Parts: sequence; C-alpha cells; structure tokens
Amino acid sequence: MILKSQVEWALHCCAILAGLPEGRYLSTKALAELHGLPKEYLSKALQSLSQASLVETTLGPSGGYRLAKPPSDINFLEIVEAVEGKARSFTCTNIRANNPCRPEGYCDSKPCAVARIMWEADEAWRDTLRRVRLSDLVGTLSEEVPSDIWRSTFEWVLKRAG
Amino acid sequence: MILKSQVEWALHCCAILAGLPEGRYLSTKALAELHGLPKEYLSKALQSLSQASLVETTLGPSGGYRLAKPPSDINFLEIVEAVEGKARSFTCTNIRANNPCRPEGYCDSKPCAVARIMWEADEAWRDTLRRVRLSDLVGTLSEEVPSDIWRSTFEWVLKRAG
DNA sequence: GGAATTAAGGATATATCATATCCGAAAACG
DNA sequence: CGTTTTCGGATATGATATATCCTTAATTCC
Repeated sequence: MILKSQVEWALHCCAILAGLPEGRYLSTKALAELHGLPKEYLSKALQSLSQASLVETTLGPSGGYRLAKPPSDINFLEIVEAVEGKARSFTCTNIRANNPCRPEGYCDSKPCAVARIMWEADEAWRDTLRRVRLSDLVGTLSEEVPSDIWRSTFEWVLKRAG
Repeated sequence: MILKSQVEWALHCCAILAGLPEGRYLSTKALAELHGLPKEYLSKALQSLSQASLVETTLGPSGGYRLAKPPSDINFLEIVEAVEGKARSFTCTNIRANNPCRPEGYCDSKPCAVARIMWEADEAWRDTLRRVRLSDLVGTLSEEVPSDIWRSTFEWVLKRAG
C-alpha cells in the first residue's frame, strides 16, 4: 500500500506556490526543474490539483499555476486526495457472502465488521491529514530551512516565471 | 493506495481460526471453500501469517492452521502487516535535495517536513489497527451474526477438518 | 510400510496500475 | 503571427498484485 510519488510532488509544489507573491504564477517547467522531476509527468499531478480547484492556471508566457485559496484554507488531505483519489485503502469484497451456511437470500443489516474496523483506521489517517493546513507546513519550513536558502529559492523560481 | 485483497482474506480467516475448538487445525482448502477464494493464492496469505508467528501449522490429514496465540493477544495491525508488510505508505525521495539553490554538501538536520506529516498520519492509521484485538472482532461477529448461521458455519468447517 | 493429505516455497503466467513520454488543440501574450 | 503555456488523449514501459502449477517434506491413517 504505497502512495503515488505524485503525492509527494504535489505537496512540495503547493508549499512553493504558497510562498509566491500575490498574483504570480509558476510554470510546470520551473517547478520540475526546482525539484528535479520529469516535467511531463509532474504536469499530470498539477492537472489533478487544478481539477480539484486547489490551484488556478493561466496560459501563455508568464503563465502557470498559483493557489486558488489562501494556504490556511487548504489542508493536506485535499492535496493528497486530489492526486491519489478519494477511494478508501480497504475495499470489502464481502467474502462472508460466500459462506455456504448462509441461507438463500440472507441480507446483512450492517456492513462487514472487518470492513468497519479497516475503514475506521482509514478515517484516522484522513483525520490526521485534514488537521494539517498548508500554512502549517509553510510555517515549519520557514523555521527549519535556513533563511538564505529559502530566500534564494524564491528568487530562483521567480526569475523563471518571467 | 489500495491494500492487497489478501489482507481481507487473512482477517476473515483469523476470525474463523479464533472460533475453533482448542487444538483443532483448519486446512487451506476448508478456509478457501468457506470464503469462496482461490485455494493456491490464499495459501500465500496463510504462509505470511505463519512467518509472522501468528498461526501454527501441522502437516498431513487433519493438518492445517490454528492460532499461535489467544485472540486477545493478536491485534489487527499484526495481521495486516504480516501480509502487507511494514513499509510506510509514504516514501520520501527527498526531492528538496534537488533544489539548485542549496549549497554543495548541505546536510539537513531533520527529515523532510512533508514526510514527517505523512508519517504521522500513517502512525494514526497503525495506532487504530493496533488498538483492535482479534477477540474484539470475534465479539462483534458473534453479536451480529445470527447464532444459527454462526454455529452451522463452525460445524461446516470442522467437518472438513476431519 | 504405503497411500493420501497437507504446508512450504519456487517458478511462471497474466492483469492491473504507476510511471513516463509524446503529441495536438486551445488559450494568452508580446 | 510566433512563442509559451495548460490540458487532455494516446501510447509505451516497468513494477506489482493476482493466480496457477509443481516439487519437496512432513504427518496421518490404513
């Protein structure tokens, strides 16, 4: 049960977008080069963010992506689900229904007890991600990343944004 | 990020094994037929449980599997990790290291902030599973499954155990 | 002792999905 | 108009889940 690498990419890209000056866009090319990622494939992750209305886009030179909402209004779960999908990690195939001792046409009142427990764990995972805002990540990063690296990184990407 | 179907199979099989009379074994064949599963492939899941020392095995006719510990000493996480592995769902490829603005030889003191959050969510998932014992599942099942179906199911599998 | 049964594990085949690249269309900008 | 960009479709490739088959060794029963 491994998350797509696009999840990691999307989170890091959102962190950069969150630090952009008001109104500026950042292209796929700039984000790919900054992180050392394949541009064409990263583009798919960014498209997912766009479809989830987490980022806005504009075309043409100096176009690209920017956040559609303030970083405090975006949580980790939104980003993760945008690229990974909203499907639960455990799917119940209802194998109890194959039990030959069950009478014909017997109908269960509740979902399978095993599935309920697995779904509860899945919810705990999602709850944790829901509680972390993108602004929290940016706060942590600006504390931990040396300020000169942090600053020159944004100068670097903005130079590429024209 | 989907769990293997073997996880579902293993959990249901453990629930049945937990209800067996003391000292009895149940074969792969019986467990596969009870749940309508491919015998050869289910065998791989049971082998995983065996390698994790969750079940004991014996060969020959009337051989098969039984729990190695009382159901109250086995939790969901043990079963899930036995077949799914212990690897975290999020793997950090440290793409921040590709940032061209980082000085040569710069070394991060902490693991990536993104990874720390994703791992925290992963721990929340594991914690939930760790807190549920196999005996809890059996308790729920014996409450919810009509007693005649519950009883005839064990008669059915025990007949197949010789 | 011999036949049947069983778990264990290796080898292999198939299907699904993640990863990755390429291309054409439409939009924005100078 | 020419360049740059997002977007979506098409396609290729690699890894992994799913599934089956076969051999070996251990155990039980006759």
